[in-house]
Amino acid sequence: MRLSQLFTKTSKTSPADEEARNAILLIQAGFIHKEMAGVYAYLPLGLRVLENIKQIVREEMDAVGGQELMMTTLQPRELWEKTNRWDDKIVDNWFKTKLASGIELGVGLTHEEPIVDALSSYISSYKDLPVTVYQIQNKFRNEKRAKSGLLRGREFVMKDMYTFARTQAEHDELYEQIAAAYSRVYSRLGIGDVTYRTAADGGYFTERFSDEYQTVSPIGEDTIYVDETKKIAINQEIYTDENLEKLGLNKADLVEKKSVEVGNIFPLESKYTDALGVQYTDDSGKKQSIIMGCYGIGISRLVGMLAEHFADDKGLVWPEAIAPAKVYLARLGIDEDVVKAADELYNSLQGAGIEVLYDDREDARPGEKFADADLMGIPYRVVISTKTVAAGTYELKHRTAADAEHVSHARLEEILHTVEASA
RNA sequence: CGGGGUGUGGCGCAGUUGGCUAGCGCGGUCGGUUUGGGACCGACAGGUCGAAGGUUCGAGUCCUUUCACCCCGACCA
Repeated sequence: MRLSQLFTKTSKTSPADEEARNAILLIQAGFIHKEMAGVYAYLPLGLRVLENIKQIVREEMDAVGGQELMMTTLQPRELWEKTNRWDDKIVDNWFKTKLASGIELGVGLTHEEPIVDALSSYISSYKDLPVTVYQIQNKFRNEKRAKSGLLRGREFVMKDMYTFARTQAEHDELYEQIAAAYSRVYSRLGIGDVTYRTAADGGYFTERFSDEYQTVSPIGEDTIYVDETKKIAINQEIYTDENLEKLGLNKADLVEKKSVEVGNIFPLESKYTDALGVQYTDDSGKKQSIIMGCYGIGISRLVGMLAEHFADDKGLVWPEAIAPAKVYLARLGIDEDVVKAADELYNSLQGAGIEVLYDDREDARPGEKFADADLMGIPYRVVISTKTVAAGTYELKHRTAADAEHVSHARLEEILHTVEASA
């Protein structure tokens, strides 16, 4: 992508209507556009980050047998009345709308009901189970107060997965496989070391605990108690002696931390399947309840979380796995030799499948290009100038390195290919 | 939903106890000089001062209502 043609521009000043660092950085760097409170558009660079995160999540969900599908945003009222979740007194953050006929509809805030309803058409025998399905879709929640940039929006992108099992044991096995997949997701996103599987309230659904994935962060709204050797935690909401004992945690080993919830998984038992009358027939011809689980990851919240987590005083610092491009190619000057060398490198890297942001702007001075490279947080910066052309080398600098190094073309491609492979 | 704060060119801001043609920086356009960490000079363009109503000879400034955004709290299946 050539910066001279990029839809967005960076800004030297931070937006006046944002306080949250994730939103400030992403807006200044031109990754997102604020439409209204809690509602943000993804611009070309931001969309790449979003898609990179989605892709990692997809790969891990597919690896545990998940089948991707996409449910609808518009929801029929009757379906939600069957589980008693339509009434605003029960669920107060619905967005509701109407058909031209006046019939009320809901705008999807979660999808347990519709997914169960849809699967009722395809599941009838024990031979049809277990199944695991997921989607990545926008969710709409009428929050009384949107805040913290991308961390708490009214429209946001979420991956939600649902499992349906024949027995509790079968469910538990799926649940643990998916829990392991979640850990892999956070590791690949670069926050594995600060993200803890955290016991939380199963709440509305069951007597069991649910599991949250909490990333330790100063901007966190949640408080958790972490056992750093066991790598697990317990949410403050359920921090009681009784629960500590159930979880095999010792108070003396726990450290209090602020954290951001970046995922959660719930055992739902047969609450929804029974309520919607979806059962299966076992091998002796008897009707049996279907055990359900649901598993969420806030994709857009992760964009904000990661932006804020990986940043310094110069701007964003994306991990290679999710950066909008691997390389920021800064061309200094418009000398014929320089343009030629830069164009060649751009084409060659692109051809090798390495994503490059090519700063080919003729009206931007070097300092501006370096500042933008830093602000956008692109992992590697390559500079081509009259100096590098004369020396027959390229100047390469990692976003987090203090100094640049001068490398040959072969060495450059070698390093950048390694980057690509690890991503 | 309670409390606090802020709305002035695309962006960030200033604007005194009401006073005459509403300023500054960035960005933009044109011309010129520059060119390795956000350059400089000159010229130009760009505003119903969030909106509605009111007070006044006169309102960005005072009053009422309202909307939006931010923060704290409540809420967060």
